[in-house]
Amino acid sequence: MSETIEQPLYGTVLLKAKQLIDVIAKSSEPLTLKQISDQVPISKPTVLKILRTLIYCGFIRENAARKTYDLGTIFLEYGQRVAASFDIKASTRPFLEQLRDETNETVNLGIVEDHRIVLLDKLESPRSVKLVSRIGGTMNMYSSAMGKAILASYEPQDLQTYLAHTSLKALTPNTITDPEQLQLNLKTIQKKGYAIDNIENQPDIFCVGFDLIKHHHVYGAFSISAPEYRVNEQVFKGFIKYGLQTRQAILASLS
Amino acid sequence: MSETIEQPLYGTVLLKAKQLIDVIAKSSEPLTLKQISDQVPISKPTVLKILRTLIYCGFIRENAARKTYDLGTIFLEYGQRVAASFDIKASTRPFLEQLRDETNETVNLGIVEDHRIVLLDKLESPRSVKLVSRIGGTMNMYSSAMGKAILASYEPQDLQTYLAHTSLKALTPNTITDPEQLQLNLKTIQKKGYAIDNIENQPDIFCVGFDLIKHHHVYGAFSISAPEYRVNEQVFKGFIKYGLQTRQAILASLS
DNA sequence: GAATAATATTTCTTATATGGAAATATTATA
DNA sequence: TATAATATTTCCATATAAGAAATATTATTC
Repeated sequence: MSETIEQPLYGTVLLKAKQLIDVIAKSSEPLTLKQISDQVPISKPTVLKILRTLIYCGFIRENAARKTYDLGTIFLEYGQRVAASFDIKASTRPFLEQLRDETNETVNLGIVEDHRIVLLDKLESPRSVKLVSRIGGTMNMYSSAMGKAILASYEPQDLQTYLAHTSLKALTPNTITDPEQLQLNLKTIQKKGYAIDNIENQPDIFCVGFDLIKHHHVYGAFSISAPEYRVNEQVFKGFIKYGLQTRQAILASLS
Repeated sequence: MSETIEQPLYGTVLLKAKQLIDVIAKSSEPLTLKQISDQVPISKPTVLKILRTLIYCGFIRENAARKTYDLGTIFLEYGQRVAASFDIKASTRPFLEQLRDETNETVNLGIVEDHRIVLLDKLESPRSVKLVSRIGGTMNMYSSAMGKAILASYEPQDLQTYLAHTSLKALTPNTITDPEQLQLNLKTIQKKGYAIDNIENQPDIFCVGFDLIKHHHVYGAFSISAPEYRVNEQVFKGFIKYGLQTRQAILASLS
């Protein structure tokens, strides 16, 4: 129950730099100096000076001809290293590929960071509709299948802490926003061994999630996701069957 | 021939932060405060303060229990955005997958940035030996098949500029380190339509590279790479045949 | 389990980097 | 060619940063 006291953060330039990087990252197009400085409470000269250093560092890529700025390839490079640092990705790959082939739907791998699910790997089926999910992107524990699968394993104490620090905001009409109801749902998940996201996290998408927990160590979770219209009783049963098999196989393979 | 005059860079904290990120990125293991501060000319308190801000920004991930620091998942997330921003990746994917299947070897896609090749995509064959290459990693123009394929298209003027600013360092015994010889090699590449890296860029690896240039616009290049022992006359001819076909197909598909 | 060593963290003060208004240069547009 | 819009540079009052030293917290040794 540690109250986080507001500490003044060091490194004003760093914080400003992060703002600039975020603005540029959020844009799908390269931006000009004006476009950037208009979106942040920083004067144009300062923005320019920071951008130059960011370019020098490789965080930002400059198109000198068009005078526009875009994210640098260092994110690509270091992103690969981050992915590689989670060896759960490498060790689950073959299992999840098989699951993808068995279900013909998209299979996701997530880890927990800061009480959120970070999408670490995604195996798309050839016929998959493009989902609104990106490797490295994050989602709520309470609204996603992977998150709920893991939440279900929390000690009552930890779950209370999580709930106390989290407001259950609705992402779709189906999102569970009542803590009581969520706890009931988690009980069911414990019993059944899998979690269902019944269009609770993003429109039209139905997921089944499975935790990857062994000896009280949370390795992460995986899920099968499909557009709701493709999931009927038959298909759903397949998800459960192959998902549980996969979970068992992965856990057995983890030292 | 613009001489770059040494400009003092703005943002000392930013430059220090980059050093810390690099130190952490270069390490395969999470590092402690001491391990980090020992590798940079910055005092421990300052390192700590910068790390905290980096953690706040998401660039660094802290393991509070072990008091260690590692790269943050923001690199994963933004790395995906960088990759997505190069639509050459999406538009060449199917062609390069086919090429991978035809040759049964690893196929690489690169772009040019700052007179270096940046590896943007890599399609590994099931039987591929793990190569020393990472998405986001860079290589020389002069020693790589993709780089030479592009260099061969340079105007004499631009080539001279490149050579004037680049020292041809040997990466293997086969690397071409003589500018005259390199220029001869580039002439051959122009004539044949493909570039060969005969173990010039990394030990044991043989590559054939093809430019992706249309209407004087350099989209990038792709290459087929294989351990040298697997490449005989027959196999090599296949690389050329399928590679040239793939190049033509990609260029035709590019608007 | 106490003593010691090693590392992490906080405090505080001077020197330094910073921010942005205003001036100027450079493009784009009419 | 004139005008508007954006990019870039200059400069200095002021906020920020750096690190020595003190302190706290771990880890290690006996």
